Amino acid sequence: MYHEKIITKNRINVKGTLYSGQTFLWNNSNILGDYHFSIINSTPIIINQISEYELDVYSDEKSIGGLSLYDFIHHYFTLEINTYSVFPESFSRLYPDIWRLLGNYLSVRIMRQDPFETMISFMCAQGVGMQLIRKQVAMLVQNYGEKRSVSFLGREIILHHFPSPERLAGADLITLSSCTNNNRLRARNIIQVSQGVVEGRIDLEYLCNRQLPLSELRSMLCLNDGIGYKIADCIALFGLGRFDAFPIDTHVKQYLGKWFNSSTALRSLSPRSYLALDGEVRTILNPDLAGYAGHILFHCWRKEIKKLHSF
DNA sequence: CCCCAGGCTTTTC
DNA sequence: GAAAAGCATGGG
Repeated sequence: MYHEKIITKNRINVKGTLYSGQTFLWNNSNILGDYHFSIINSTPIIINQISEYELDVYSDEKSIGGLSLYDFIHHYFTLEINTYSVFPESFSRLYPDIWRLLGNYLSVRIMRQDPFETMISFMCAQGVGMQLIRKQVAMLVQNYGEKRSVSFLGREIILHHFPSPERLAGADLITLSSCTNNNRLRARNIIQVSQGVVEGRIDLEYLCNRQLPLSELRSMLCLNDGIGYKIADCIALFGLGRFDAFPIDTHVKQYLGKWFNSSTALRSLSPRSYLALDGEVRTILNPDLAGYAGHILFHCWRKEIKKLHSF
């Protein structure tokens, strides 16, 4: 198996990243000792973090998506981004207490994940806890994803591709519901969206267009049942590389109120207050990287303040 | 039986 | 238009 050592000048916390509730792990990736197995861009990849600045990466393929394995991983984990510079220069001066807390979380990264996988995964994330989200995605993957075995260190590891749009588009509603917490409405929405992708009504490649204004991108995603502002922003941030997208959920709403003294955050979250908060955030954070910064704040809030240890 | 969990949709004012 | 209520499910 092909091996590449990735060295980065910026701190990286792959374990934190993998455990941080992203679809990389939701996608039923296996862990064997320190080795993380997953399928990225249809390619089985094994990652082992050996220091704050070093990753060991294994793959059968020397190149992925037209990039060398090294460049692909570098891009996938956004290693070109110095997470210190994600926050405005004035941030440490204006919010010294938060900045101190953030120290351990500046190595958490957003990954450039597959748009379809991100879309379906986050559609499973409304009104349920992290554990249930993971369970749903894992079941989708196991029941509808193509099986793939990898041999590594003398063992056979069974992985699954994320289900294709075609497979989910043709799924039976009741059967699929068993993967969506028995929520038939959610199952229906997932089937509809998958059909949209298959039929080209939802053009993920077009949505990747960087020129598309965020508001327009969000509107287009929200045309689909089961996708509102929050899920749309998650798809943009995690699946379309739009680091300006700032998803606001219950946790984000909480820290905006407590840490940044936003009175809007004390109101109940409605489409109206969502957009108001979105505007406020862009005066606090760098608008172009608001979502990236928000993701770091999110994990810091959950672990340091809420003391949540569930991923 | 209560509340909450990385919200969305429909009804009502 | 915008706020309020309804929705749907499992777990603590």
